[in-house]
Order: sequence, then C-alpha cells, then structure tokens
Amino acid sequence: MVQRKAKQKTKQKGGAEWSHNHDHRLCIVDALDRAADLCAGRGARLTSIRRRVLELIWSSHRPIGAYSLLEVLKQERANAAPPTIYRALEFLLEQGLIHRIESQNAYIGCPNPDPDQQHKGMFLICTDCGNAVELEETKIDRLLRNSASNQGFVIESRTVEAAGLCPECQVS
Amino acid sequence: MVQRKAKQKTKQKGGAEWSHNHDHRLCIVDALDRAADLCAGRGARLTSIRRRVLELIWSSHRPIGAYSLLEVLKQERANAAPPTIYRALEFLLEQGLIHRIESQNAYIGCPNPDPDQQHKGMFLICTDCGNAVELEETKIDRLLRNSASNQGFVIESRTVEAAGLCPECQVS
DNA sequence: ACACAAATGTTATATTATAACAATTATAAA
DNA sequence: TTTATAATTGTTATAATATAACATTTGTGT
Ligand SMILES: [Zn+2]
Ligand SMILES: [Zn+2]
Ligand SMILES: [Zn+2]
Ligand SMILES: [Zn+2]
Repeated sequence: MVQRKAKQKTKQKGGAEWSHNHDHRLCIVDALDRAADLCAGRGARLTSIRRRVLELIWSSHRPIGAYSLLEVLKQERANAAPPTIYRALEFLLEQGLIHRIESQNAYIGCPNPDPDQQHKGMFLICTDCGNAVELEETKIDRLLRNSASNQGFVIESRTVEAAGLCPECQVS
Repeated sequence: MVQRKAKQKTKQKGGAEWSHNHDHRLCIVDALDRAADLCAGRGARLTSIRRRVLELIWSSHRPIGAYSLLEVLKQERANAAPPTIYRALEFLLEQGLIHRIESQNAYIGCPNPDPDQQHKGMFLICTDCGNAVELEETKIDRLLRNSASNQGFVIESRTVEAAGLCPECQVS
C-alpha cells in the first residue's frame, strides 16, 4: 500500500467540481493514490506511462482527447505514438480508472473507481466551460433497467451523457 | 401532402422491432411517408439524395455507419463521396428524421419524428443482432433533469444508449 | 543466467469526418 | 422568359480518431 495520510480529511465534498476554483491538486493526488492502490490490489501494473497518462487526464475536469494527450506526452517522451496512448487508455479503462465520453471521443478520470467491478459513468457536461461531473444516480440506472426489462431487454452496459450549462456558467 | 391511405391501419405496434420477422417494408414506407410530410410542412427539401439516404438507413433496425451508406450509394451514383453522405446525414439529423448513435459512430432512423421539436432518442441496442429500438421514457428524462437540477445544472441535450441482449437473442 | 510473458517501440494503415472551392440546380423576382 | 439569387451537389484534399502487425525491450520468476 502506497503511503497515504489522512486521505479522508483531504477529500473534497461531492459537487465541488463545478467550482472553478477548488484546489485541484488534491483531485490529482487522490486519483493517483487510488489508482496505485487499486492496481496493487489487483496485481495490475500501473507503469510510468500509464500513470502519467492518468495524471494528464486528471489535469482538468474536462474530457480530453487521445491526440491531445499524445501532444503533451511527446514533449517528455520523444517516441510516444498513437499506440502508446491508446494502450494506456485501454488499460485505464479496463481498470475502471477512467471513462470514455462517447459524444466527444474523449476521456475523463473516474472520481470513484470501484475496487470490485468497473462501472460506466453517467455525466453532466458543460457546453461552456467543458467541465464534466459524474452522477451517482442509482435511481436512473434502475429506471432504465426496468424500462428495458419491460421489453424483455437485459442491459449489460450503458452510456448516459447530458450536455448543458453548469451552475457557474449560467450568467443568467 | 403525399398520398397516404389508412396509415393507422398499417402502422405496427410499439416493440415490434424486436421481432426479427416483422414486415419491415411497412417500417420503410411509413418512415419515408412521414419524412415527406414533415419536410413539406416545413418547407424543407427532401431531395432524392436525402430521401435515398434515409431509405438506406431504414433498410434495417441496425445503426449504420456513414461509409457503409456511401458504399451502397456509390453503386447507384458514381460521384457520391463522403460529403455527399455527411450532408445528407446533417440534413436528416436537423429535421429529426434520424438519430446518431454515439457509441457506434452510426445512424438510425427515428420511428417517431416530432413535427414541432426534434428530440434526442434513448436507445436499447442488442450486442448480438445489432438491432436498436428507441425508448419513449419521459420518466427517465425527468429524473435525469431533476438530478442535474439538484446540482444547478441545466440539461440542453442528452445521449442515452444501453447495450445488452434483446429478447430474441437471449437463447437462455 | 535463463525462459517466458508483458509492455513498449515502430511503421503503416484503417476509419470517421470536415474544409474549401467549383459547378449545377431550384426558386422566385423582374 | 430571362435573370439574379440561394441552395444543393460535385470534387479534391485533408483532418481527426483509432487499430494492425511485428520488432524490441523490460519485468518476473525460475
Ligand atoms: Zn479538481
Ligand atoms: Zn460550465
Ligand atoms: Zn422494421
Ligand atoms: Zn438481438
């Protein structure tokens, strides 16, 4: 287990992400710590490339594209190429550490990776500032499963992405 | 107004789409008729290319990609090129006659285009047969809007796509 | 040290989508 | 009907996203 002290105390409240001025360094540190723990517990190897890509994804709360990541990574690692990024993304997705935003061909860190099973997030995405936050709405999930079930359909995975204006971007 | 006789009588019940053996010619005819009516009512021009692309999209209940459409269209119209397809898709999306399935970069016909406002569908997509059906769940939509609203977020559009097994593909 | 598997490097290519400008066609005013 | 105008389509090129295939290197356990 990686050294971590009083993680609970540093962890921020849910919804803090809409605040454009929160201390984002904590988001990054927490995400990398959780990732290290999860991978260690699973015997999965969070190599330096993978860790760095995860860190780059967490550089903001905005979904980021594969080639944007590549552009940055290339400055530190001259031989980085598309497969470098896509392999890291594949690993991080498998480990449930990031999610793919289908409507943007982009990737975002999962703020609450599940140790047991990987989940697919539900997102609110601001069309103005670009920030996205993950919902934890089991009710919606249940209702969707029920609707499907009424037609005899069994859901295995789902994509829910809502675009609109976050509270900070509604100048009113 | 295009000639249409007793459309109500030919129209199939909701959910018929999961039946792999329904009379799909009726789906196509209805879709093209409705499209013609809607466009006429709006002064929008359903040109032969646009109409043909819509027909090709309706050739099944499976989402179809732009380049698959192009492949077919090229056989009838030698000078068809990517812009030919993408312009038609853009028009059909604007008119609310088709939807884009984000998780597949593919397009599917809307079985119930709204004369007034265009909506974004919610889909159940079978991973086995590939068929997709559109849900009409206002409850889910309302719940999602409420969840967003609790965070001060205002939804403008949304993507809901659930993958799984349709009743016909659950061999059990 | 050795064998093996996993990860990364490298080159090429596939897939999806748009930009830019020219030519044609539909619409309606003169 | 002619003519002006806007909408649509043709055409060529390129951007953006993603994967295939195979070589090389690195990590892990024996
Ligand atoms: Zn943050
Ligand atoms: Zn915002
Ligand atoms: Zn049908
Ligand atoms: Zn099926």
